[in-house]
Amino acid sequence: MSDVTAPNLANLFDDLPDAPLPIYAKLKQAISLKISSGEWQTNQRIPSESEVVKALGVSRMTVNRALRELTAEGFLVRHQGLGTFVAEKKAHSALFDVHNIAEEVAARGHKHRSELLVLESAKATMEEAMTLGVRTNHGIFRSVVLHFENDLPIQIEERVVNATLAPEYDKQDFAKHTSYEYLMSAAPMTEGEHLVEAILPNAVECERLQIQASEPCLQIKRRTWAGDDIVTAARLLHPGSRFQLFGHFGR
Amino acid sequence: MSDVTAPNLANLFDDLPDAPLPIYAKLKQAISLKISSGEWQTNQRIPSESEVVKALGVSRMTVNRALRELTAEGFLVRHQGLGTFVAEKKAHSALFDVHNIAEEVAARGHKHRSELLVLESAKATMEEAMTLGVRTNHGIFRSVVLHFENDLPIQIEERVVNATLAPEYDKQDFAKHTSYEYLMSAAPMTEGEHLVEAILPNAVECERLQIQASEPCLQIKRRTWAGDDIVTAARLLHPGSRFQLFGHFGR
DNA sequence: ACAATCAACTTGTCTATACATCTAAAAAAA
DNA sequence: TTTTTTTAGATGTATAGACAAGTTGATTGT
Repeated sequence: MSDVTAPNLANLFDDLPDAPLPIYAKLKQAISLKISSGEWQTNQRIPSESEVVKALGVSRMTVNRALRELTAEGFLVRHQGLGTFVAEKKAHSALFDVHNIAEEVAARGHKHRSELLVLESAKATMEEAMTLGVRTNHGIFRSVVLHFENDLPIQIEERVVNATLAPEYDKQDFAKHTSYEYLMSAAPMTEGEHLVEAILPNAVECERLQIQASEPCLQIKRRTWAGDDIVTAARLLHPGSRFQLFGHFGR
Repeated sequence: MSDVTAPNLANLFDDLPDAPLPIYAKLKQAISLKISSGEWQTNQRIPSESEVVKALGVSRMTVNRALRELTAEGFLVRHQGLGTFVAEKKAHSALFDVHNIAEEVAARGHKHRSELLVLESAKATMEEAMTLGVRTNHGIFRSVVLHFENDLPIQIEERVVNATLAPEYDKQDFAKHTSYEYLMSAAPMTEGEHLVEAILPNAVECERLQIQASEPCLQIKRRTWAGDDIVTAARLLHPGSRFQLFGHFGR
């Protein structure tokens, strides 16, 4: 348990949309913002319930509810007698993590690197419009990125992006940030679906992934929405010998 | 919204382990039990907060907390002015559905059938104890079931079951019910983890699944808990050409 | 007969208070 | 110095009371 002094509370309710929310919800929102913005860092101690009570003039039970719910949602960790701390990391959910192949590789203590093979802006073809679920005259971006773990190919990422929602997609530096990171900031994705299959790779894929034609591959097709608008459709292909998909449910 | 009259509350705290739990936790446990046992059925209206207050002599805030948390966990649905109802179904998440291969096949309008290849009761080997996370001297069941979709093999299900939690496992009729269905009724599973891989089948698996040795297979290893106790560990193997894993997240 | 109003009941939120339990550090005792 | 005790502060739980807001059905008025 780290032991940094608690941050001050003067600006707790700043920069918040003034929607007509209950107090406990505003508190949750404000604290989430402090965490996601990095102002309150991992393992840092946050103000105690009574400090918030004194600073904001609300009831302790209200503060307690906000902190309790944020704890249940995995943003905070509380220890009786000690205080409330920013939790290690928002473990997204189930298979969501695989979006971020870079982070995953880094978490294993390995080196991640990627090569941008294709990046083009175009009108959607009929097939793309179908899988992307947009009107045909909408602009799209199409990209193919090859990801490496310790200089060994681990994923081919073919992606089609809705240009309306992510207009700066083609201006990204794909060596520095993954497409996932940009898309998350441009149009936070709230919903999605996967289709996971075991298939054999074709000739091009074999060469790109540096594998034999007989090696089974794990293919993940994924479509992701932000609200009602589809953001992106991706096809991720992994060598079976170098990749496992992990997920958990419940809790 | 269905409109059944609220059930009575005389026996709310019966059949409950008398662990030293907070009142709100006991309430949650009792209500969960009513639901999982089928006594309170889907869409049925459950007692209002004030009814519980009158019947059990606890504070409304305490009841409110229990009901609010059960709602957040997806067991209940609440409507202001109307009441509290048993939720549709613990829509577990993402890949949970694949547990029920029988239902999945039926949903496609196809015929499901299964063959019980192995069923034995034993002490857990060291390896099984490790993967199952139980003490070595615990009894286990081990089963292998082959599932068919329209008389074509679609899944090999190898399973190890904690005999303490599911004592009647070996007395089930595996032709009538899947192991999943029995386990769900014996020890409702609340948590689990998956490991998905693309692999090549061995000789025995090729024969059982009626596939070539070169055909990639989708392997799912899954462990499932009920509370803190592990219930079962399973390995599911599917021919890549006959099976896709579908899941969605968000909402 | 129809419409508007009201009453009763429900969940949703907020407050003030109280006591329990846990922790760490200060104070007291050895 | 070392050990023990106390104390202050933190979270955890429980209660009683109040008001807001949504829904339904009964009542009232036209």
